[in-house]
Amino acid sequence: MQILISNTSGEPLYEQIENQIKNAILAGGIAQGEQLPSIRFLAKELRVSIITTKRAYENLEQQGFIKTVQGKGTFVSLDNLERLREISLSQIEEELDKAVTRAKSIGLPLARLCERLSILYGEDSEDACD
Amino acid sequence: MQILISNTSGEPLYEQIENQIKNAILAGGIAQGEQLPSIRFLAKELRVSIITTKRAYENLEQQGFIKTVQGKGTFVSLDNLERLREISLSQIEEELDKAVTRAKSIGLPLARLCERLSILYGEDSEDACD
DNA sequence: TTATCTGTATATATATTATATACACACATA
DNA sequence: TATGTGTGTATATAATATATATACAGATAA
Repeated sequence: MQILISNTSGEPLYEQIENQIKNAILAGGIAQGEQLPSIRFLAKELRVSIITTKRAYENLEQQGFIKTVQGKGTFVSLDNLERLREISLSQIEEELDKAVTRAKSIGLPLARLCERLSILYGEDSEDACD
Repeated sequence: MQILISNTSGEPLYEQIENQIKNAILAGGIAQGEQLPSIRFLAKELRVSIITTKRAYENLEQQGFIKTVQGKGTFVSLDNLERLREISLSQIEEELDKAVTRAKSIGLPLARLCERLSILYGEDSEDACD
């Protein structure tokens, strides 16, 4: 699993870590029961404090993505995959809504917005909105 | 101009104010040269500190949306409307990108994403992505 | 002048983000 | 059993971001 963090993004470090791991899990990149890198290892790799990686893991645990066992490690736990999908869906909705509000404010038509969306989604599906 | 702020949104108060005014200006709701509500008036109306409204206005001035004159007030200043549009466009791009990343992680196809986008944009244009 | 608009500056409180460091549990293996 | 080394945990602290109260200063009209 590869995680990239930016100190200039405005998004807190723990949140960047949290989101990338969440996405990796939901995308199936890490399977049920599989062990995640230890907070220490990850902290060293990302040149970040242990507390920061711990916070990311804590949040992921609260949301039901992982389970941590003291002395052993942290493990993927997809007890309720459908609920986790719902969480992602509502976050997607929020992000789209922000974009829509801004688009309307500058008079950007829906067609143009869909165009950008398609391009971002990937070259192989550019015409899915036409 | 109507501004709505939420204390639970996570987005800072000054940023909420900033974005809503920015959108109103770009949408043409406030014209070039027109006076904005004073930081005092706005602060009272929103039940927020003067410093908070001032900060929103400061940021808007830095971005070239308004000009403030001590003792007189703050005024819409659209010196470079095209540049301001560019700023909005790149922010839209960022927001769409976040949504796309998340959508891909849960295997949500582009068509579904466009569907949500259309609904959010408004009932009257639901089929613009089909 | 003075009343009353306007924005400005200073000092301060609170919450969020990030850190260092010392602690405790699990487990292999000498 | 002892101990080395891997795990996560807890406490105290620093740095930054957010929001505030209050005193100050310019503009303008009565």
